[in-house]
Amino acid sequence: MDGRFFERVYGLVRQIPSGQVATYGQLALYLDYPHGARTVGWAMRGCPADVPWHRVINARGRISAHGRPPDEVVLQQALLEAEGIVFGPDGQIDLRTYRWAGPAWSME
DNA sequence: CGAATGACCAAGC
DNA sequence: GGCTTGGCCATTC
Repeated sequence: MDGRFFERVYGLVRQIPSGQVATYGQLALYLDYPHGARTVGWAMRGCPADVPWHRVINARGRISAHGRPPDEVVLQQALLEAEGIVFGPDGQIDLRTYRWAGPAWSME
């Protein structure tokens, strides 16, 4: 795959520090794609082993379990919990607290 | 080039 | 509060 954007997405995801998470739409914005959230999510479909894909969640602070084996979803949650992220009763994360601020050039 | 897909997002019911 | 619809973008067939 010669996915150019994919690699950019992967590179950005790799920059996500431990204990923090980012949404697809957020990553898309950082990549200069305000509406390319789907493309980001699609890029994750190839989830390379060197990419902390578990730190990427949807805008609702929940793990994306769209037609995927529950094992992967459970694993993702376990990895996030291992990084200090606490899930709510509905398996939801408090984005206000764990939301990645983005790269250095991106400020709030 | 046209149609289909995909781990999304926001709005509507 | 959960399901459905439309839209957006890039990649693949």
